[in-house]
Amino acid sequence: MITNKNCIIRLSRYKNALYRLKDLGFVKVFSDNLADAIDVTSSQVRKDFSIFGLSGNKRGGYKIEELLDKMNNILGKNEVQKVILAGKGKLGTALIKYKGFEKEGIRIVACFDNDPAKLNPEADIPVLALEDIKEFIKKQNIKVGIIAVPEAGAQSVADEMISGGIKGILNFAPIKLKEKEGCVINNVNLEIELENLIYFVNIIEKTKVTKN
Amino acid sequence: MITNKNCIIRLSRYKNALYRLKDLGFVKVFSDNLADAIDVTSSQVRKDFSIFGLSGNKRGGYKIEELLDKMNNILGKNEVQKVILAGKGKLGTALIKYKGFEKEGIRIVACFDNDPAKLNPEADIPVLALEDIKEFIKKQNIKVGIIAVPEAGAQSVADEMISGGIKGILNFAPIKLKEKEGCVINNVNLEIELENLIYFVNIIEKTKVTKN
DNA sequence: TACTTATTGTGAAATAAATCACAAAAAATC
DNA sequence: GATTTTTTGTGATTTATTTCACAATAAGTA
Repeated sequence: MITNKNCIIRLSRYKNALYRLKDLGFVKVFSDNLADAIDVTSSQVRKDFSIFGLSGNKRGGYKIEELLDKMNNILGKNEVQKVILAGKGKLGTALIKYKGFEKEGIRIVACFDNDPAKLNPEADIPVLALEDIKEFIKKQNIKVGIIAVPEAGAQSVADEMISGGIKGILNFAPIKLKEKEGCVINNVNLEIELENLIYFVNIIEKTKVTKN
Repeated sequence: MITNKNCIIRLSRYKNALYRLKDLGFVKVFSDNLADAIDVTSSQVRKDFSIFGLSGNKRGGYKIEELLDKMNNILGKNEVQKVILAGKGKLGTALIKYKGFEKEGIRIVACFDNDPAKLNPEADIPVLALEDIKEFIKKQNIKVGIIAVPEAGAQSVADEMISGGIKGILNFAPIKLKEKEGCVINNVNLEIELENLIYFVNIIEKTKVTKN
């Protein structure tokens, strides 16, 4: 089993690049084209493919269509993924309106908030009471949740999600939620990303040497 | 020089945890408290601290105030960081309204868009024409930019930013921008984060074994 | 069909990151 | 003030990841 997270992230990036190449009319691709496209080495590409059992043709490269099929299979993109969202603040609202998920087969099916003024059970993507989240998860058999609530409520929302049966959480609250057996948590933290950037920018300014 | 990105990200997380501990009234902390707080091992904490030259007191632990000072220094948080934003769509707007940056000393000083209807040079955070971005960067000596434009325009906005003198880019467009000598790029990609999560969720479902 | 060329696929080697384990030292206790 | 306890700091070790390098082989060419 593949446990290397970076490896999976690269897989998504390959897929993305392949879609672009396909749109441009390409039918096959070599490891070094893909390497260029996502800014890694060609042996990295081949090694990754070897790990995932993706094979090509010696001298003939890889068939794009075939790769995409296999990749979507590996990444579980063959059926629409139902996702719930906790928190209808600015970020939550942006996520709901974001069109990019649908083409990836990701559908936000409901949003939860504890501000009664925001509730709207009749909306296209209904906004429901946060206290009902666990029941909803169980009834609809949801596996993936997004947390876009303020820091203070994040851990308790996560606990509630997990106890309802959520197996994967994408967390935007600026706190690193604890991993729990049987649930994966990806933390996305914008302050940290910017802080990280500022660190490397300062280094560049001081030493004129780049990261990596 | 420290080139390990994960290490810098952990530094931000330590800092975050330390602020929370400080708010709770704590004055000193041990490596295993911090380890618990951000879900790593205590030797990882000590090793990181050793790399950054953060030292404590044998048997006495670390003074929170002192750590925070040194960390803010390392991360360049002693002065306000001026940041520009390209793209006033949903995400861009959410970023502008987001209050979390200010307390981290990060200030979005201007936003750029190529839709004339969105321009508003008189706003608190002015919305200016994308074509003026390079000049603005040069005049104001901006070092960090955020890209929140659609995929198609992302690389050209990045090129424009870099030629103006930007040294660090936080990219939200769903494409991995190429790293260039003298400029660091952090890519944040929500589809990829979710896809990654779905991959691990499927593995959990199939095998009942967790990541890591 | 034989020969040349280009590209994959993968063990081996190198590099990077995390963990271990323990000496050193400060605080607490007697 | 001697002894015990606890925690740091770091070199050594282990584990993980990336890169190298080249045999195998399919495609192109004559």
